[in-house]
Amino acid sequence: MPLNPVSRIRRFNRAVTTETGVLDQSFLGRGRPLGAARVLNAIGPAGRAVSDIRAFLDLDTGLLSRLLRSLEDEGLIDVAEDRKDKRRRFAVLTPEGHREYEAYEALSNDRAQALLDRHPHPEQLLAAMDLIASALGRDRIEIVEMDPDSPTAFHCLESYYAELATRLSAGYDPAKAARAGSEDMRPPRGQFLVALSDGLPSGCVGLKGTDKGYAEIKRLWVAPSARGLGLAKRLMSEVENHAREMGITTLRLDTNSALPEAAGLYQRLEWSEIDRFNDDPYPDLFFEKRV
Amino acid sequence: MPLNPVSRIRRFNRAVTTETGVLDQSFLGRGRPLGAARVLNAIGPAGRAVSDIRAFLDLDTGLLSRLLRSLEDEGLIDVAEDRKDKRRRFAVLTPEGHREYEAYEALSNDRAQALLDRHPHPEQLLAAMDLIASALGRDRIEIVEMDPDSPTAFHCLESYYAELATRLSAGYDPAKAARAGSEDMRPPRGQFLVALSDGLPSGCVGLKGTDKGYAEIKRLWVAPSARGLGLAKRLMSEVENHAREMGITTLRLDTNSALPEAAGLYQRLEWSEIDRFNDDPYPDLFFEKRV
DNA sequence: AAACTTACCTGACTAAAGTCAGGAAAAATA
DNA sequence: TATTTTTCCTGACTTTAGTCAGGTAAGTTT
Repeated sequence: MPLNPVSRIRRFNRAVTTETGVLDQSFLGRGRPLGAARVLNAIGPAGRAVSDIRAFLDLDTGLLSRLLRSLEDEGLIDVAEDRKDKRRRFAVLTPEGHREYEAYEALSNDRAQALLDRHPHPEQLLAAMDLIASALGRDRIEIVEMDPDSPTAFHCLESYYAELATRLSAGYDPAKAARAGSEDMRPPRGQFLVALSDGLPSGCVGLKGTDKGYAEIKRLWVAPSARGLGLAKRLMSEVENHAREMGITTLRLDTNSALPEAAGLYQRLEWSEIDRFNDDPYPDLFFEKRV
Repeated sequence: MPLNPVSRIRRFNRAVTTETGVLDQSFLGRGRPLGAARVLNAIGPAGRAVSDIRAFLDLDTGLLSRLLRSLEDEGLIDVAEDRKDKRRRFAVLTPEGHREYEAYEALSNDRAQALLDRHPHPEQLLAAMDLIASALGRDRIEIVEMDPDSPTAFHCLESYYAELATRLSAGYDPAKAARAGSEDMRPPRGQFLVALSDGLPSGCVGLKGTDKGYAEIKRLWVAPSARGLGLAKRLMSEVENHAREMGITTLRLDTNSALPEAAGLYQRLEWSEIDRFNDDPYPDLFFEKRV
C-alpha cells in the first residue's frame, strides 16, 4: 500500500541518518574521536572564543577544556587569552590545524559534491533540501541588518526582481521602477534587513527614508523555501519597530494586486489602503500605517 | 552572498543532524541507552533473527549479545533458539516489550506529525523528503515480485494512470485501454515487479503473457521522486531476465510519443521499433526485442 | 572594598560504546 | 567421518562521552 505521510517522514529520517552515519565514519577515519573533530570544525579558520564553542556545541566546560587540550597537544590549535577580558580564551588553528580543518571540509564537500554529481536534477535536489532545512530550522532564522549594497542583500534583491518579473503580467524591469537609492535604505535615513536561515538568505525588507513626512517599506521578499513560516510577518514587525525607534510616525508602501498574499499580509498587520501616492508604473495598491 | 550548492547541502545536513539529535534526546528520556532502544526498534513487532539485527545495526557480536541480555532482563524481549538452525537465535517482543516499542514509535510519529502540522504545505514537504530519501538511498532500492492485485501494485498503477492522464494530450482512461488481466501478469504466465525504496513504492513493470508467440511489457512506471536514478533500466533488465528464464524469446511493448524519455530508454536498451501490433487507442509507438 | 559573577581549569567519577580473544554448539563441507 | 564454518556467548579490556565538585583568576556590581 502507499505510505502514509508519517511513514514517509520516517523513511526520510532513516535515509538521512544512514547518510550522516557514513559521514561520521569517514570523519573517524582521520584518527581522532568525533568530539575533537567537531571542536576543530567549530573553531574554523577565523578562530573562535572558547565560551562561544561551548555554547555552540553545548558541551560541559570540563569536557571542552580537555578536548581543546588534546587538539593543542596534537599541535592543531593554539589557545591564548583574550586581550580585552583576561578570563576568556580564544582558540585559533595553527598552520597544521588549518590543513586538518581543510581535510575535514574536503570530506564533507566531496560527499556533497558526489551527491550533486550523481543526481539527475541537482537544482531540484537543492530546492528540496532548502525547503526541509527551513522547515526544520524555522525558529533559528535570524534577522540581521545589512548594507543594501552587500552581496547578500544583492542576492535577495535579484531574487525579488526575478520573482516580480514572472508574477506581474506586465513583467518587471528594475530599471523602470522608481529607484530606491541605497543611501535611503541605510542608517541614519533607513535600514535594510535580511533574514538568514543558518546562513542562507531567506528574505529581506527595506526601510526607505524620504523627505515627505513618511518613510516607505520596500522590497519585502521571502524565499520560496521559507514561505509559510511567518517570516514576512517577522520582517515587517522588525522594520516597524525600528521605524518607531527612529521617531518615524507614518509608514507607507506600495504593492501589486497580482501579489494577493502580500496585500493580505498588510491587511492582517493593520495597514490601511490609501490612494496612490507615487507614479511608479508597477504598483496598483497603496497602504499606510501609523506606528 | 548566495550560498553555493555544496554549502546548501551542508546547511541541510546541519538542520537534519540537529533534528535527529533532538529525537535521540527524547529517546533517552525513556531511561534506556540509545543502543538498547535501537535494538528494541530493530526487533519490531514481528521479531527478528539475532544475526539479522547484527547485520542491520552493524554491531559487534559481543555488544549485541549484552544489549539483548539487558532487554531480556528488563522483561521486554524473549530470545529463543531458531527451530530450523539451532545455532541461530530469534528475538521477539514480550507484551511489555510491545508497549515499550509502541512508546518509541509514538515519539517518532508525534515528531513527524508535529512537523507536518506546522508546515504550510505538507504535500510539498513530503515530496521534498521523498526526493531526498530516494537520492540518498539509490542503491538501497529493491525490486520485488508482487501480485498485480496487491495494494502496493494498485498504488503504483493508480499513479501510472494519473500520470498518463496528464501527459497524453487525449487524456487517459484505463477503462478504454486494452485490459491486461491480472491473470496474465501473474506466474506462471507473467510477472509483476515493484521497486521499493525503503518501503516506498517507487516504480513498477509488468510482464504479460499472451498466446500469440510473444510476451508484452506493460505499465512501466517510475515515481517522480525516484527519476533519473536508473530505476527504469533496472526494472527492464529484471523483467527481461525473467522472461528469458521463462523461455520467452520475443518481447513486445507499446508506448506513446508524448513520453519521449520512455521511447529513448527502449532505444538505448536495444529495442527495435516495429509496426502497430494491436488496436489499443492510446499507443502510437511499438517496439520489439529478442531475448 | 566586599560580594558576586563569569570563564576556565583540574581531578575524580560513571555510563555507554566498542574491541578482542577464546570457546561451545550446531551446521555445512570435504 | 573429519574438518571447517557459522552463530552466539562470555570475560576482560579500552576509548569516548559526559557529569560533578571544587578551585583560581579576572571582571562586575553593590
